[in-house]
Amino acid sequence: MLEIQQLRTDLDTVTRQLAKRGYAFPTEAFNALEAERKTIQTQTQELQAQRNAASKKIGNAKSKGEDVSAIMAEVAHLGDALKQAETQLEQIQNSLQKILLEVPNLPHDSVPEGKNEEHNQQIRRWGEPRQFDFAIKDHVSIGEGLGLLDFETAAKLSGARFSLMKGGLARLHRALAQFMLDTHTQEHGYMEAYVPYLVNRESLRGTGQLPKFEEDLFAVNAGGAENSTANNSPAFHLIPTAEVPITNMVRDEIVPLQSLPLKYVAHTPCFRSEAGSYGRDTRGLIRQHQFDKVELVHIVHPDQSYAALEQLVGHAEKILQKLVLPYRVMALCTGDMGFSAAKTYDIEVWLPAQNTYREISSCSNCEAFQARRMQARFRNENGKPALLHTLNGSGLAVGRTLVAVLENYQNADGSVSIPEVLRPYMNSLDQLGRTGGE
RNA sequence: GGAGAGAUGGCCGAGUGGUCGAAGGCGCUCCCCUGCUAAGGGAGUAUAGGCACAAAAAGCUUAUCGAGGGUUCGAAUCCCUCUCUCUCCGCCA
Repeated sequence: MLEIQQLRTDLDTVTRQLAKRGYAFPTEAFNALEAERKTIQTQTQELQAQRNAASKKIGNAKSKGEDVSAIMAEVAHLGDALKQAETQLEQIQNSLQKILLEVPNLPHDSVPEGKNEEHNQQIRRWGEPRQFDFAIKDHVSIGEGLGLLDFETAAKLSGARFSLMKGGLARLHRALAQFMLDTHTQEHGYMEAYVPYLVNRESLRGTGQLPKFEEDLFAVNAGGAENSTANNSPAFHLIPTAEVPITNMVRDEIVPLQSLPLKYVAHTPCFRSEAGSYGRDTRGLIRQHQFDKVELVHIVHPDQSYAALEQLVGHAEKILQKLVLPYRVMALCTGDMGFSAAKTYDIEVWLPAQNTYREISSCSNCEAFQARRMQARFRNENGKPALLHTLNGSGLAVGRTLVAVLENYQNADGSVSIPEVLRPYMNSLDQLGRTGGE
């Protein structure tokens, strides 16, 4: 959410910034509502002030035992006018709020301007794609060839965009998550968190998924209940990312200055409806309704958030370096960034079978955008509450990392070597072969 | 699932219809005093808005005592609904 004061005082800059992302701010509607708001609010508050003053007089007079009927008569007519004004004001405020909640964050000045992913900027590259001297397979063929990856059964159990892993592959998946968690907690100073996978609407509004992106989420009700709440909304939503529960830990909190920065890491499944992505990445593990991710979140002092973003990306990159997987870091352009982000780096890992780099992590500084929605604050140097900055990034998407390992570490005989750093998590196994690795 | 108790500022806690944005304490900030330390004295100390202003300060004003609704000229206080916490019983991975 943007600051409403900024919209009132500097709407031109805001609309120009938003236009860079391809977002057309509804200027006329906003200005009209604002003008109305101003009138009605002043009027409402005047009426309230009158009522309060009269009520005070009545109280005073009564305590002295004086007659109050004269003052009572004075106030009698206020009731209806006041109620009407209050109702009207509330409607206007709601409309304004609705507009505000759907406006994306302003891009940071350093963000390259552009329409779509073609205008993203490469920041750096690490590692060299391996040269294969045999015909390579994609991760689906590799996994199915080993008898450890089974989309057909997954489809029977649940449907499209679900997967079933078995044996050494399931273990490799688990090993990746463990390895990531251990690296971040032991080497990068993160506090590990175990968080709810079902969250309420307030949390989703806090991080920006609601109200605009409801169709991307899965909703759940308690057993047997069609709708668990009176206003027709589901009891819970499944988290689309651990960013939601972790970041919302500080919702409605005032964090002491000395406890900043907060750095959390959590390994969770993520659930996404993938509405609007029909036909994209239908093959394999790349785009699933359910996937695991190790998520990194920083809650920081506003002065520190851009330094924190660089750190965060570095922490995610470290995982790929340890796994010796080639990647590149991209600065997303204005048109390709997510709703809440002021600046985003994507990390893209090399996938030999696709002969290209594919997103495996997205690291964003949301500045105060989420904090303002959440009322997440800290007590600043002057002892005053001020909004925090929030950042999040994948460190990394586990399923996609598994894809990268399978494809980059495949051997001519269909087996897959286990990256060095994962072997301690694999009972010292050094490759997945036809035996299933167990 | 059943029965009961509760939710007040950074924290503890008083407050059952009027001068309560809220006593008192703790904490914190500033000042004074004492040779140091300890103790003591004084002052201050919620948040988000609106108006006005070039802007800041000051000012005027509104809202907020778990959330939402209601009663009333007036609600922390009375009524209703919900959420959460705690205790006891039952069930349960």
